[in-house]
Amino acid sequence: MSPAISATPDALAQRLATSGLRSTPQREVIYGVLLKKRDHPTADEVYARVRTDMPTISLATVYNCLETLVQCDLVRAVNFERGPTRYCPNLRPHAHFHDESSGSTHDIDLPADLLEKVSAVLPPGYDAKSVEITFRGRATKNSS
Amino acid sequence: MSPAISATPDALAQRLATSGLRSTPQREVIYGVLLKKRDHPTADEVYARVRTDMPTISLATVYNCLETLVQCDLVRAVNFERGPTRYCPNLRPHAHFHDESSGSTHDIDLPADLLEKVSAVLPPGYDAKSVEITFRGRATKNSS
DNA sequence: GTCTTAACTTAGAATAGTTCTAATTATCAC
DNA sequence: GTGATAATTAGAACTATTCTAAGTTAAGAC
Repeated sequence: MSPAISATPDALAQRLATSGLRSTPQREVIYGVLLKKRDHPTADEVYARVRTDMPTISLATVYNCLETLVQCDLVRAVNFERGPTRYCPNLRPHAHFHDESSGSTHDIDLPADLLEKVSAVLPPGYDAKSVEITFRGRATKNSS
Repeated sequence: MSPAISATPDALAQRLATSGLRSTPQREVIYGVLLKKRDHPTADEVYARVRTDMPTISLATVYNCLETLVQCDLVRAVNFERGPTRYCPNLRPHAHFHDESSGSTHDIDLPADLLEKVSAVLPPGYDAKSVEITFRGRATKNSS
């Protein structure tokens, strides 16, 4: 789906470079924040976390950088139901489980063959670039 | 998943009644609009269509009624990527294909066993009430 | 090294989509 | 009909996001 690359801060500079973009302190800190706590934060939550390290950053920059990371395929933007977009640095194929009682979101790894089976339901003439699978329900125990 | 019921205007009164809600002209017209043109309209688009029949309806009522229909399981609210919520009166299990070139959304019927296979990837402790599958890509030919 | 140019960040204004509030109107049970 | 409850309405308020225009930083040409 996307080229193999390990989800580390180092990957950032490489990916940006291949897209003709610069690695800036803001982009690094924001990517670091996403890697550090993978709880699918909103842009506002990222903003709050980044400000502890970089108090002068602006919210507009957070939006800009998140968008850049999404463009570089280092981060996925996640939208289930109305409400703010959430950001996820997990590059492996995975689904999302949205726990309605806690409001939290969990990554569910997907075996490669499942995505093939799912895509097989598409009639001829439909060419899918990506598939998203979202569960909604309750998780008994666990966290994230 | 939801009780068998045919997606006709008649179903509306029954469903509302069993939820202790009233069937009003506004709710009927809005549901009719959704059934008539199943192109996953936004609340604004529903508002525009409803106004040709009922020029005095307010946008707030459109939002209220759509929410009511969603609560009654007569309509699904669909959210892929930031942007307005779209509404879909298709009650059969189906996925959505979002055509990036035209911006349109197509229903893809799902065989019952596929949803089982997909749900089977959930680890113990995860109890899913619903699954949503969204494709993104290009549809060559077709419309809707 | 300095100049030029383009990329990036910033603050605040603007916009889009949705929800809230308070007042009015319609409907139902009696 | 009367009272209680539900639904609708207009407009204000709110949230999430994007836009704008100015300022800053970095990279490459010379």
